[in-house]
Amino acid sequence: MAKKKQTERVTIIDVARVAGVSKTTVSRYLSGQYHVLSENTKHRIEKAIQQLNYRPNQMARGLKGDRSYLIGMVVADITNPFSTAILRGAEDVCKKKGYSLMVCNTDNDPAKERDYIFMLQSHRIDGLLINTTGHNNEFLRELANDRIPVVLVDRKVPELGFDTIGLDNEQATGEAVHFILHQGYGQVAFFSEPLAGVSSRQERAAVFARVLNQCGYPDHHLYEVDLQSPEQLNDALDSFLKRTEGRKRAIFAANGVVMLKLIRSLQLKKLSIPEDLAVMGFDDFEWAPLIAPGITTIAQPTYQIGVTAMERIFQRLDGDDSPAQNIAFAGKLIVRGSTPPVK
Amino acid sequence: MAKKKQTERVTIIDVARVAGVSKTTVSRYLSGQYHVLSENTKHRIEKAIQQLNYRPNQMARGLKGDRSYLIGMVVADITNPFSTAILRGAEDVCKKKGYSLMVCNTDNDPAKERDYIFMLQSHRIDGLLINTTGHNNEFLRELANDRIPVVLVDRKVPELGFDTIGLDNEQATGEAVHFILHQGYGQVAFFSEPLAGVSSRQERAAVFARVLNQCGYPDHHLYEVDLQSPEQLNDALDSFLKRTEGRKRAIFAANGVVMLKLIRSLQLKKLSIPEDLAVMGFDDFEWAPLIAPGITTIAQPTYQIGVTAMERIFQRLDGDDSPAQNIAFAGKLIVRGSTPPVK
DNA sequence: TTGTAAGCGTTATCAG
DNA sequence: CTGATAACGCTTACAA
Repeated sequence: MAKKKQTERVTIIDVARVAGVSKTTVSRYLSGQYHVLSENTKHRIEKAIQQLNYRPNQMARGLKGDRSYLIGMVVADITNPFSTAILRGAEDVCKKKGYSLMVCNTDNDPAKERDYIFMLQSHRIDGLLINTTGHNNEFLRELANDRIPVVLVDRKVPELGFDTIGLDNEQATGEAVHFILHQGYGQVAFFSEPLAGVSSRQERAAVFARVLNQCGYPDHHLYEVDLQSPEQLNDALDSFLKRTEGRKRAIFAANGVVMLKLIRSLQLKKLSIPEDLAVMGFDDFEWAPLIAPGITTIAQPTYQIGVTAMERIFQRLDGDDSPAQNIAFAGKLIVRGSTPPVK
Repeated sequence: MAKKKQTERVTIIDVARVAGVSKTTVSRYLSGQYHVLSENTKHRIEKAIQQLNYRPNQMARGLKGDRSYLIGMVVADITNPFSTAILRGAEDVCKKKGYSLMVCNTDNDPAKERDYIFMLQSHRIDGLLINTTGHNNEFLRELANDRIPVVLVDRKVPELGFDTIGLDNEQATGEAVHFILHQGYGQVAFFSEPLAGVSSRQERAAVFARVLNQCGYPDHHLYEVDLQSPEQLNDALDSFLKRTEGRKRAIFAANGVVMLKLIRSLQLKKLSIPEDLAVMGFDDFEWAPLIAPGITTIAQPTYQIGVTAMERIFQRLDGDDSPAQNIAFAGKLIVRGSTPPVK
């Protein structure tokens, strides 16, 4: 065997040579055009590929024009189980289609997000799933100009005209707030990360406020806390506790991460759930039933959201150019011991 | 402005035309060879790039030869917080270096793993971080032949001769087992997912057994459970409880996921921690302090593991060809209420 | 059923 | 300091 330089890769030409055909023929084989290949040729190519351990070069393939077989996925926080459940669904669909996922974690930082979008564009991704900060609309619009399908996950930006997938916040929040009021809590606080730019938080907060008003509870409390600085959550909690001293109160967390930090704070303050405070919130993470007395949550069909989002991408790639859809999944209220009826 | 077909992308030639220079010159600009460019030219190119909104095409760049600027990351379970914490560290390093991560989730399935490695090879990844099932060694070895750096995370496969990063299971497990024995538990069970092929589980189980023997506790119990079938964990638990009835017993979980499922089982059986059973295990996930009475854990420096693993990749890419390293980080025992001293 | 040749967007080698 | 030109590995007319 001829000696090869270590880095020298085997190409379609090598395969062609070994199989005794032209590279065009090999290319035909690779793209599955078996009907134009004689059995014999097909076999010889198969054998050559085996023997040489050939791997088609996607970069060359992609360069030629149409597809990179790469999908970008930009998430705000990869360590949030909400994100990974979606990622898992998205990835399963990608795999089935022969696509790979490029995953980017922005920490909600518009600058990082911008860098990543730039990178992804450089790699000529065929589609993008994004949990956007909402501050890079020009960049995103550019993708649209390049006819790259974009699906917004969890966070809408109506002006962009992209497909959007997430929870039905109207239904889910409404149900949850009605529930907690029905349990008899007169003082309910909504704890969320900063609302600015994040539609899901805004929607939840808005529905929260509206339902409270409609039901005749003017005393509600909305706290926006930045989880980067631990004191903020603590301060908000103190403030709420002070303002509602002696009354039946509950906290409604805008997502699972907020809820976890919140419960941690309560624990450090030696407050008990539900005696001192009822607690409920979005995201039914695995620990929810295990933290005494069991935390009431709103489950989101995260895996399904990921699957559906990615399917939308492929529909677009397959030529669907219908108007942008907004797909909202129902949330499911899961009642546990943290929100008992007030006696 | 000339009308462009929607999909027509702007290339280095467009930039060259607008800037009034050759594409070679633009290429020089792009690769930062400013010392060979006149200020004037540099400026004109800058402006053209701005104006056209040009993005260099990585596929073309990669095709030309050297680098794809893509790193593959293959994990056994993307929804395991252990994996995502590592991913986060790995990704931060990648971003700093201008690289992107292709993330693949294998569910511990060797066939999926094989598919993914194939895909990643097709995309000509420059490096690979992998949590391998241990059943695709031929494929992995091939990567090594292509001089692509591979770093094994959490799971070793000595015969492959790759760099390896993970926990110091000897130290961490030893410390933990000594601790639980010291607390006075005579009956300790080790619960793990199937050991076969996964070195970290094997090491932990081995140290567990050895230390128990050394300390004069012949009665130890090793349970391998497949978390896919929920009954297995339950059955194992029942068996352990029956065999140790009336004695002071503890369970040591081989990782955070096992521990969570285990605690869930205990809860459904109405067993209390630590009255009926002490519990401890690997992985200090965020819920550990919140599940009463606080779960004793062994924290792994996951973010750091991810960072270090990826740094190793880049060292290799930068030409380091020293023998394979095995980097083991110390675990930290975090004692909480789930493992009180036996009275 | 198969082959030839042009071209995808870069970079690198030469030559000015 | 700048510019032709030839690759890189593949697909796709167009021929045969």
